[in-house]
Amino acid sequence: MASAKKATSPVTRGAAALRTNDPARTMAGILEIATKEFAEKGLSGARIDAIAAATQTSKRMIYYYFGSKQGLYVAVLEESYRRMRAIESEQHLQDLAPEAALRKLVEFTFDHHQGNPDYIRLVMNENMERGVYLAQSKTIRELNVPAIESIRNLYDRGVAQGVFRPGLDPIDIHASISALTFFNVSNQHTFGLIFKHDGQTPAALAARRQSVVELIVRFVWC
Amino acid sequence: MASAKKATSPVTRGAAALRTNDPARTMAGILEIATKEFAEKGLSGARIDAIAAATQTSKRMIYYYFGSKQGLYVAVLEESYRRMRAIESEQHLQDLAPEAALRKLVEFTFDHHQGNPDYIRLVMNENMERGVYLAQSKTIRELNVPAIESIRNLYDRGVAQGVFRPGLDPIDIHASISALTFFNVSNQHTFGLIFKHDGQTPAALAARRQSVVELIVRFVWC
DNA sequence: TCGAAAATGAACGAGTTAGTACATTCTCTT
DNA sequence: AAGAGAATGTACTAACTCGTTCATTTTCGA
Repeated sequence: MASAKKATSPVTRGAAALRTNDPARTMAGILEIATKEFAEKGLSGARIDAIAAATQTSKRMIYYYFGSKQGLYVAVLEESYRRMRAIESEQHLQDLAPEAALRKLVEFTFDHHQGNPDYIRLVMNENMERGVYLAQSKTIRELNVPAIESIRNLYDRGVAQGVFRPGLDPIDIHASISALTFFNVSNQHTFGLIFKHDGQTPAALAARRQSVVELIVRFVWC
Repeated sequence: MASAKKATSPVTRGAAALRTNDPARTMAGILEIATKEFAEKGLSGARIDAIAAATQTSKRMIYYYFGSKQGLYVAVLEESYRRMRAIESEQHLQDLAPEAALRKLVEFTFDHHQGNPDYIRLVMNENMERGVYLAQSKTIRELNVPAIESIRNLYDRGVAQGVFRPGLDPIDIHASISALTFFNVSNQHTFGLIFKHDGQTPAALAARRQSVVELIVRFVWC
């Protein structure tokens, strides 16, 4: 049956263009679509067939590269965390005074969570799964989030300068920042419904952001 | 085939005992098992067959009383929220000084969330579903959580006494309390994994609880 | 007591879903 | 240019899962 053979013009390696076989591109495409699907429906709600249909490639390729639904899910998780870590470390808080640095960190975290609902939903889902898939990831151990070091640095400076009270734990502070910023995205639906209050309007968001910053700053003040 | 007819001794209505047909008991049993299943697996992960198997009754009854998987899920949600509301309103904060009342409210919320992971997981899942099922519930509109009124009451008293700063929004304060106490349960797995820090030990919980109370109290202080 | 309506039991079916078997094409090294 | 291995396409299946159909039993008012 192999009669008509298409002769694809060979191109240079760097800028992949017309080749049919392009593993990197195929994998990246799958991951992008899969991220959306898993963020939208969760692990059990997501459908491999739906992902395959939305991709330029086929279901066969998903299993070829990722082995199983869970394997794909873990890859999506890893990629999401990796991306977040990359962005987190791009801040320059050491140039600011302690309180200004803390405010900037909280505002950044608030805005970042607000702007990445897919990431939030993946984390929500992974907590529904009790973290067993995140635990499976090898690359997750290297990922001892740099945010903690940022906090430790600015907090220690604040204590040294006498503007922050001593004895606090950077991880505890980070937990508070995460909780306040995460919840605002993760629980927006039930919260808004019960209190008949749309917290996602620009005005409401600005007010909430202000409150969260105040919460944290007042907590560390002397 | 109707040959052997069992004659069940008729009993009084009040204390249902030996009757085979017992709708209330059947429904309650289904709801109890379903709550566990939905909290454990979420809406899409839950299996009607699994619920039926764990119940004393059959799948047929689930559809007889609740119509569909979604119908059962909504009933579970409603029952969970109802129970929570009932417990919430059992506090007596008006007898305490404003700050003491606020501390007690936060501690109570922290402990309550900590002690009811199933409720937390149901809410997490419902947020993954973007709140569409909670919105379907008729009884949910009556449920404008009493916690808000408690906060408004103690906050107004605090402002009047000059110990709390004015201009704050009770719903905003409630959001902060919820965020801090909810997150500690909902995100315990991913958080613990990334920071290699088991936040669920008694010591860690006590410290975290203390921090959350301080966060809120310092926020409202003058 | 008797009949209608409520409650329950057993088995099944249609559609879905993760994963695979088999065959083919492409790429790159030598 | 030629072969080996990587990459891809097609079609299929076994198991699962929600929901239903049909038949039976129980309850309770008249």
